[in-house]
Amino acid sequence: MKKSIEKNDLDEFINKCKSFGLKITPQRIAIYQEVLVSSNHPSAEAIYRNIKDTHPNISFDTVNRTLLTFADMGLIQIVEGSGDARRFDINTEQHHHVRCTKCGSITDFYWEKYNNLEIPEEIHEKFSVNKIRVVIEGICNSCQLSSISNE
Amino acid sequence: MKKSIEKNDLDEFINKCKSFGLKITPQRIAIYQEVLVSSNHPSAEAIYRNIKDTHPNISFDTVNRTLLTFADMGLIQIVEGSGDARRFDINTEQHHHVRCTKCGSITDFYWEKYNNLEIPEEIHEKFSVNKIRVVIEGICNSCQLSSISNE
DNA sequence: ATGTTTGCAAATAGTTTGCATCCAG
DNA sequence: CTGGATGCAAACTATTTGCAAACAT
Repeated sequence: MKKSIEKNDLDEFINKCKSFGLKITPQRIAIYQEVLVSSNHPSAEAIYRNIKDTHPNISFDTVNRTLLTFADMGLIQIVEGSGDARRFDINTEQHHHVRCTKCGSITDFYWEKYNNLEIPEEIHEKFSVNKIRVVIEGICNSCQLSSISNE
Repeated sequence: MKKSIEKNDLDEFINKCKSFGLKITPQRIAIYQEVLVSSNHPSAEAIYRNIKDTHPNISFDTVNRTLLTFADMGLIQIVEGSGDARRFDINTEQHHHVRCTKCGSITDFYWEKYNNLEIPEEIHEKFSVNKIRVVIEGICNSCQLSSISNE
């Protein structure tokens, strides 16, 4: 429950920006504050709409770019797969995904232990469940190598 | 390992089409065959490129629409979240997602049992893992209700 | 002062829709 | 024949890029 913004949050944010060499701008603070009070999984558009009330001059691009920056900083995350082109999954057997967050590749894997995961009663009450899958995200070896060689 | 197309596959496909009242067209067969030999998680664009060699007259739209139709039929699936606008995940605690495939809402949930899932050695060898999450897909209650009232 | 960030506009990419024509049943 | 399917084009939507002006440090 992180609905009240505390001074601590802001200090932490400022330090984090500094550690990444980023400037503290009013826009970034506004976006960060909006992020703190957001529930759900807002799109850049949604954040933009909410911020516009109090900061009428902010541009959508700034919001979008800033959110991307925050994701780089690890302050927030991008919901798996969203924002990419639609991909189809041909494999109809029970399987799981590892996704490289750098190159976007998705690899299937099989792992007995994930196949009969129990589903919380609470979920069954609120959803008619069709599918359950484990999604692992990381950086694949070849992306790892290429980022080393780029430095 | 489904790399060789067998007559069975095609018969099964034809029956499935019939059961959905869909016509068997050369395009649908070509797309289905391409799907069968696809590994990875192709985009409509990728399928289109591969098919174009043997079916130069096929249009991208047909490929895209047909893949969507196949997904409706349950023949293939859409990779979770792909094709949607980018969404941000504000919640940095370990949590999991239930997604309604109808309205696109994503709801966080917490479930102790999912929090320390073992990761296969094979994955650790090939990826530097950042995140693991369980994603459940289904239809939420309010979508369920609205689809009943629409009939 | 100076290099980053912002806001705007334009470019690009991905997806959807409308419609005339075509073809499977 | 006839209704569903296709191909094309245009409309939309989402995302990215380039750049001049503004601002934080």
